[in-house]
Amino acid sequence: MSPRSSTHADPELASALRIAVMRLARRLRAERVQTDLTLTQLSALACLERHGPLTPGELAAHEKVQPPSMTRVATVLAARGLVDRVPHPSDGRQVLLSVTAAARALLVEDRRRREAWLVEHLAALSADERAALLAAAPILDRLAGA
Amino acid sequence: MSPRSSTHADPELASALRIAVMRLARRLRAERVQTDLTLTQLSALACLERHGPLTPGELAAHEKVQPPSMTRVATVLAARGLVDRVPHPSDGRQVLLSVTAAARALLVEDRRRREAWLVEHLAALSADERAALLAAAPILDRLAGA
DNA sequence: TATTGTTATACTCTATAACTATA
DNA sequence: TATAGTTATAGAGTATAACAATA
Repeated sequence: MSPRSSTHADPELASALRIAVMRLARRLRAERVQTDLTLTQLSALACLERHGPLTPGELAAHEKVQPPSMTRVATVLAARGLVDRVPHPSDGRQVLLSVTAAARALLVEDRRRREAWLVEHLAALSADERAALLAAAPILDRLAGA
Repeated sequence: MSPRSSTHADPELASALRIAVMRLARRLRAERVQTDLTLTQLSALACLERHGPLTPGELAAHEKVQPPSMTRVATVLAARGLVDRVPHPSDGRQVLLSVTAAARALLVEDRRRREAWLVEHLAALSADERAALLAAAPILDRLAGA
């Protein structure tokens, strides 16, 4: 590589990286667990698990949907025993949503399936290639958090 | 790293990589061009551009939707001057859909915006970090194509 | 008769507006 | 009066079933 390639390569790196990341994400998304939950519902569950109990309003804000939409999602999830709704301890207007044990199991299974595909295909790479991905992963994650 | 890490690390690498790729993809997706086209419509256009002229049935199969759904998408895109519908040369039942120049310009702009964000944030990385991503990109792409 | 595409119709998801209950 | 949540209603998007045209 030429010395100036580090500045020079940025647009090309961006292009190559964007395409590769989007393609791989699409492939991984396709491996979702076979359940009749929608992506919206799965995403809401994952958000609740990640952040702990939230009010419907907070969850709607996290998931970038309007409160009435989240009401509907929460109703479905509650009916299937995947979320609990408990009254807020100090404010009678509010409700707290939290994931049930069944939901945790479902999320674990969802992740396991997606990773199973990836583990299988990582095994086909060389040790050097895996090392390259291992080095890249935290940088990708940092980019995503920016 | 220990000598056995290359086998040992696979589940952990898979987990770290999956999370990073999905997060970054979500972030990149959020940078979509401000147009009132839906993701379905944009995706159909991109598919047509990538593969060249296709019949509605072929396009529906590529995009994993049913033919009537694609009819609807194609109708909207045709009304906006983003796709052309021409009769199939040899089979009168079929139609060929293709992107117009306006659609190509729109897709170029869409990609440019997504890359703009990435270029900006890549510039904040060190040269070593960019080199690590440059090495990883083709491997990620190969994984996605598997 | 089989196939391609479209039209008819229904269901899901999400949104805005109106309503209820609590602060 | 302001706020949290829900209910009422409407607009996309996609699906299945039925139809029209061509092979």
